[in-house]
Order: sequence, then C-alpha cells, then structure tokens
Amino acid sequence: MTRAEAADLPDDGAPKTPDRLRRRASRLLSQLTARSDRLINEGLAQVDARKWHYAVLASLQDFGPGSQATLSGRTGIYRSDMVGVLNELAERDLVERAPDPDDRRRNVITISARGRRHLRRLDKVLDDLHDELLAPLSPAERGQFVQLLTRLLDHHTRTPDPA
Amino acid sequence: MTRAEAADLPDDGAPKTPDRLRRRASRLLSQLTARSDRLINEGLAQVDARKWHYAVLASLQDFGPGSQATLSGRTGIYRSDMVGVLNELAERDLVERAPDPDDRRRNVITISARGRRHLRRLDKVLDDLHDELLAPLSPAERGQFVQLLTRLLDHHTRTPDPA
DNA sequence: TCATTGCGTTAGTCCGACTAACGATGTACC
DNA sequence: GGTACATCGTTAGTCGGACTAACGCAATGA
Repeated sequence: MTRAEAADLPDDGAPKTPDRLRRRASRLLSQLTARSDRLINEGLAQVDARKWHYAVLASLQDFGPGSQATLSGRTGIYRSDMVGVLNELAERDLVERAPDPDDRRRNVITISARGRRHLRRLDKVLDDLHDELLAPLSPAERGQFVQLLTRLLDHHTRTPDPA
Repeated sequence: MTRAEAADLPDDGAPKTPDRLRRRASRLLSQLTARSDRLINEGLAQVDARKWHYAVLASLQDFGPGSQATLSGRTGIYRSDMVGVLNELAERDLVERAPDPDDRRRNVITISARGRRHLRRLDKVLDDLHDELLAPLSPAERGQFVQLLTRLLDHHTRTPDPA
C-alpha cells in the first residue's frame, strides 16, 4: 500500500464521504429515490407489472373510465408515455380501449374485471414493498415522513420556480 | 408544464389523483426528487457547475488528494462517469490531474486554489437552493426530514436486497 | 368556412444510474 | 522469474424516467 492510499483510506478500507455532502437533502433524496425506485420496480416486475400500471388502474377504479388525456392528468403520466402503458395494460386484458362515440378523437379507457383483481393484488404488493422501504421507521415516523414529503411536493407543485 | 403541474386541476370534471397513489412514499419521493434535481441543476448551471463538481471538490477539500478510484468511493460517482467530471473540472482549472509516480496506473487529483474558491461559492449557492427546496419546513422539521432520510438511506445502503 | 384547440400517437432528447470490457500496470504466489 | 490475478483509467453502451416537438385528425366556435 502506498503512502497516498494510507492517507485516503481508513483502516477498514471504507471510503469516507464529506459530511456537507452527506447531509444535503437533495443528495439524500436522489440516493434514496434511486434505491426506492429499484425496490419498487423489482417488486412489481415479479408480478409482471410496472408502477405506471398501478397508477392507471387505481385512477380508473377510483374515478371511473376516462380518455387517455384524462388519465394523463389524473396519474401524472405524460400522454406521450400513456400510449405504451395502455398498450401493455390492454395486452394483459386489464383495461379496454374503445373509441368514444361522442368524440371520435378520443378513446375511452375502462378497467376490466381482471384489471380490478390485478389492482387488488398490486395494492398488496405495494404495501409490502413500502413496508420494506420504510422498515427502519416507526408508524408515527412513517406518517411524519409522508407528511413532510407531501408538504414539500405541494409547495413546489403550486409554486413554479420564477426562473 | 411538468407532470405534477398538469395533474389535478380544479374542474367540475374533477381530474383528481387517487389518494392511494398520492400517499405512496415511493411516488412522493420520485416526484419530489425530480423537482429537487431540477432546482439544484438549474441553480448550479447559473454558476457553470454541476452537482458532481461539488461532490468532488468537497471530497478533495475535506480529505485531501486522491486517485480517481478513491474519489469515486468518496463521492459515489461511478468511475466511468468520473472521467468526464474531472475533465470538466480540469478545463476550469479547479483541479489538477497528475500521474502518480508511485503507481503509474493512477492519476492523483488535487484541488487548486481556484477550486477552493469555487467550492466556497458552491457551498453558498447550495445553501440558498436548499433553503428554497425546504422552504415550507421549519428549522426543526428540516432537521427531522434530513434525519429520516438519512436513516432510511443508511438502512438500504447497509442492507442489500436479498434478491 | 376557416382558424384554433384538443386528442392520440410517433419520434426523439436529456440525464442519471449502472454494466462490460479493454489496455496498461501493479501484486502475489509458486 | 514467470504467471495468474487484481486494479486503474477509460470508452462505450444499456436502461429507465422525465420531458419536448410535431404530426394527422377531429371538434369547436367565430
């Protein structure tokens, strides 16, 4: 081992990260989100689903059928990406896509019985995955965490940057 | 217009997002991180910097010179991406990259006086940006938030998925 | 009627996280 | 001393998510 290495590396070889870096909320968010996304994606993949599937199905279940644009608004998925998501859902017979007789530009998307069943399953899967995600936190802390995130997101959703 | 802005408009048609979707921690994390990343990136862009620059400079300042691999470990930047980051930093004369006489495979990266000055500026910029990011939270809540994030990240860092 | 707006769709950009593999070099073991 | 293996910097490329541009078409309203 060279002299330079001895200066850089602690005895166990674990690399040290500066505190000012480690404490930055933006960095914590990025890193945690990366882990969270992977956890959720892998979990959903095991039941042949993606998180967008859940968003669309839940939105259909809770607010009824709608056009692709409507779903886009309800779920936050861009309408450019919605196409692919609905293709996947239709392939699996979880939704039906039919032309709207009242407005021939639109498709009316409806959740199927199978879709409803699948949604119930996804809800369970996601509950478990979030249990894993939030494992180190007590129930009270989980509530706090969600609350803080919500407030921050709301703030930045309704307050666009003046740039 | 971004996703979150488009979602959820006050209409009588009520394009609303299902609660079970809105409350999921994973989703809140993703969305907030997207906003946070944009905020930080745009802010840093105004001083001709990227967040990786900060990570590398801070690591050099706090722990001294090191090889690219060392920096990779300290900052979390993949060594494949480190190349480009160091190119940018070297272009701006913020670091110096010199071959290590003791090990000709390595480069020794050193922060320059200019780099130190730049780092001080970045710290200030980031403080301001985080003030904006965490605006809706009280100081106590900010501490709480950082603490919760840290615990979660630590947990998932030291506990790899059993897959 | 004609311009405008909304719809679904295709294509493509940008970025961050991550993997694979290469040539050059260094280290360990027999 | 050779040889197998590990490490370093580097290039290239994958993957998914967020986001933009623009098309053809249908509906709307002045």
